[in-house]
Amino acid sequence: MVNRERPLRADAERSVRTILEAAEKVLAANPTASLEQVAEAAGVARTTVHRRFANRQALVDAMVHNVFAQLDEVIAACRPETAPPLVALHGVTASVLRVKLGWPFAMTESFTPGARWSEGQRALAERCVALLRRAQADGLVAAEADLGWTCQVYYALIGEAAHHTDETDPEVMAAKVVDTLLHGVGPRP
Amino acid sequence: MVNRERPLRADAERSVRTILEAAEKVLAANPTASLEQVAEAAGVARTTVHRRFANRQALVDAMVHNVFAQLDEVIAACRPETAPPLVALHGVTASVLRVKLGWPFAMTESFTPGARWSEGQRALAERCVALLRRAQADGLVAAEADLGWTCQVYYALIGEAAHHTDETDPEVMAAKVVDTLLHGVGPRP
DNA sequence: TCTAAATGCAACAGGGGTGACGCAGTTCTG
DNA sequence: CAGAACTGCGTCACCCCTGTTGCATTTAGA
Repeated sequence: MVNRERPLRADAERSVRTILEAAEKVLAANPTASLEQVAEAAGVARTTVHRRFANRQALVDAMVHNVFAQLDEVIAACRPETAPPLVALHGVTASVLRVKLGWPFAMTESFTPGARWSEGQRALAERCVALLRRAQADGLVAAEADLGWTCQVYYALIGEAAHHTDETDPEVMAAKVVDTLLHGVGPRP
Repeated sequence: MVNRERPLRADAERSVRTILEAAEKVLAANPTASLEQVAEAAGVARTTVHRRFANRQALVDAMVHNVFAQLDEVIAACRPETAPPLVALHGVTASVLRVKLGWPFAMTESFTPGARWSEGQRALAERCVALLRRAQADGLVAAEADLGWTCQVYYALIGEAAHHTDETDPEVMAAKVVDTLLHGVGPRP
């Protein structure tokens, strides 16, 4: 199946969107759920899923592609190369958190190691490090800090914030993440 | 299968250990690997795996139980209730990292949400918070810090450190984790 | 040494997911 | 409106994993 040469009809395009969103819901709850469960959640026949996505991997690929596209867009909107580093850091964090809250499975999948997404991961990591380097130049990050480690910690904090059930407002979560990233949990001088 | 009433013979006990270690290797690389792959990695017939573990869940249960037992032991050895908080924090972190490096799959499994391991998770979290509270009393952690969030961040940092390929020495990794937890990546006063 | 336990091997039944097919009915779109 | 595209439904074959059984052989341990 899958023929991407001819543009899809409007209703077919709608089906694709519906399936992607249903897959996110179902796979977030159970990553090994069958495509039949996905189809059921989408209110669609199983065969339709197979018509639109050659196999399970193709479906996941589409979800990941979708997430990367969203991240690309919302991050760009924060002007991470020109805005003041601290402002950009807060903005990017809140935006990424919003994406993560809406697409937890696809987001997790996007960042699992493996050669499949390495290009997308690398591109994102580069933008992240670039922003951190600007923050470093501004004195927000210690000059001797390892930006690779810093980036890892940043990702991890975003992941934890998304699992923090106490808070639902992305802005507040972002503030906590950035604060913890920069100052840790120790006493303030 | 599975008969835990009668004590196992020495060679059977050895088989169990071999299977557990093989399962760790195989499942760490591919969490959905078949029991046949596990058996092959253990140099054992598939039926032997089924003889020792009633089903896949029982095998994972044994791995998780093993990890919790190890954690309990190595943490207790650090005297987290009596040793100076900073010393205990370093010791516990290094010890837990050692366990995590040896049993990455079982460790991840032990901390995945779900009612199955909640008691073990809760018990561990309590010990963690207790240690953090002592650190708080010593002024290592800010008085206004949210210990729940702090504990989450601590877990996440340990997880990231274990994935940090640059470093292999648990002591050095622990130092980095504790330092980042307490002070973040910002400049030092 | 002798018995009970453990293992390997082959084979079996069962279940579930996957992918494909044709066909009839519906929906878009030029 | 007419043809093309899309969907639902039933059905099919296939494959892989799971769990179990019986039997011959090896091994541990009293």
